Amino acid sequence: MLDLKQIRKDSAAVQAKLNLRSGSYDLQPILDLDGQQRNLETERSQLQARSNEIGKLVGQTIKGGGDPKGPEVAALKTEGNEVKQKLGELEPRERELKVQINDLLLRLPNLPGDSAPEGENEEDNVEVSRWGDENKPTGEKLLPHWELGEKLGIFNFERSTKIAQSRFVTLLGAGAALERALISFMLDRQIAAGYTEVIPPYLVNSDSLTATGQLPKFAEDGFKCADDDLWLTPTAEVPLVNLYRDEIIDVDQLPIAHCAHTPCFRREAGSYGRDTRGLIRLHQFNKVELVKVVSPDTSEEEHEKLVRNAEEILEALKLPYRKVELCTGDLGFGAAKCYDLEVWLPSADTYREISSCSNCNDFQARRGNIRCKVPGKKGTQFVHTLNGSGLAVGRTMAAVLENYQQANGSVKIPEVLQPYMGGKEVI
RNA sequence: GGAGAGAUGGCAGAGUGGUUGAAUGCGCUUGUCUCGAAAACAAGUAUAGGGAAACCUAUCGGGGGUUCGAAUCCCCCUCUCUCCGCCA
Repeated sequence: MLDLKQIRKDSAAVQAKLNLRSGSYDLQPILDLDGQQRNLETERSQLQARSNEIGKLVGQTIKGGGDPKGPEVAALKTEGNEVKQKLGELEPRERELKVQINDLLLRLPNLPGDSAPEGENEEDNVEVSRWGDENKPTGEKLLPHWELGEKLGIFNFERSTKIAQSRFVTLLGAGAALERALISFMLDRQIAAGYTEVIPPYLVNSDSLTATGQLPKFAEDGFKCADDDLWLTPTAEVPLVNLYRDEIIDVDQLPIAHCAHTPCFRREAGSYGRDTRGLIRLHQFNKVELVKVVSPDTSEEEHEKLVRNAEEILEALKLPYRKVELCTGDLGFGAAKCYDLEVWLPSADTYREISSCSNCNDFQARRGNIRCKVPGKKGTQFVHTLNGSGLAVGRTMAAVLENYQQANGSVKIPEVLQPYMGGKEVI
């Protein structure tokens, strides 16, 4: 959420920043409602002050031996009733305005950071670095991972539709083992890098989704439980950030770094026909997520470190990848700055996103009221939150299958994973 | 699912209609004392909104109501705990 004070004070600059994003956003309705609300608030609080005064006067009069039924008290009560009636008109109007303003604010995306490259869409993203070109497999007929997987019998899409529907997968045998190996490997690496592992609830409530930014704007992307205010989590970012919602954290507790494996559930509304085959776009997928809660003045360097932690997984797996910085038009809703890591998929002859590492600065902290306190300093300030995939497990599996395939149709298991698969070297 | 109890400041814990934003203790900050520390003593110590400021307003789990006036009374909701039932 953006700071209403900043919008009020510097609306032109805020508007200009918003205009760099895709989609159009107009601050004027917020400014109008805000002006109305503040006028009402001034009026209301003056009446309230008089009402409080009357209450005290009545109390004093009676305590001082005055007649509770006397004319003096009666006059005050009459005035009190008049004030109350006026308040009864103003209060609901002001409350309604506040709700409207808040709803509009919740639908505004974060401002792109100053360093984010300007651009309209993913084509304007800037490649920052590239790694592992020499590992790219060469050969005549490189198969896509879904063909490799079906041939090896390690996963099955068709039967999954019986259990659920399309865009679900069932992993079998070595496929299940490989998925589990990847999860354990990724977690072990991140734990070694200093992240504390978390196993959070996989169902999250709407307050949590509002704090991280999925609600109210992206409700159609989530799976909601019909009888409860609970949703299947779309990413572990939601429970991990919300661990600290409505809390004031001592600054010496920061930075907080968590990693978690969770399944993630997404409706993928609006993506019909895209990536319909394979492990790339499913309604349920595993992900190891990295989340940091940091002090505002360290968020940039912590962000760089977090991206490195994700990159190290790809490098350990010897998977070719590149790192791109998202342009302002491609930036996610809550992000001020974002790096995507894209892994090489030889069958498609292209790089595909496998990790997205965002610095949300105080955007989520404001929505979730997550603050820190610097000892000796008055007041509190909002923390910064960072998140990144470390990595998307299904897509990693796809990349491993495609990049480690051999001419005879088998797939080598990356060296670092072999200990996690009982020493097995080939599928 | 059934029955009961509870939710107050960073923490513990008073407070059942009237100058209570809230006693007291702990914690924290500052000062006195001390070579220094501890102890003792004194003062201070919530958050948010509005206002140039003085200051005003809101907040005792959330929402609504009664009243001139609500932490306190009434209604609804949420959450926590205990017992019973069911259950991995």
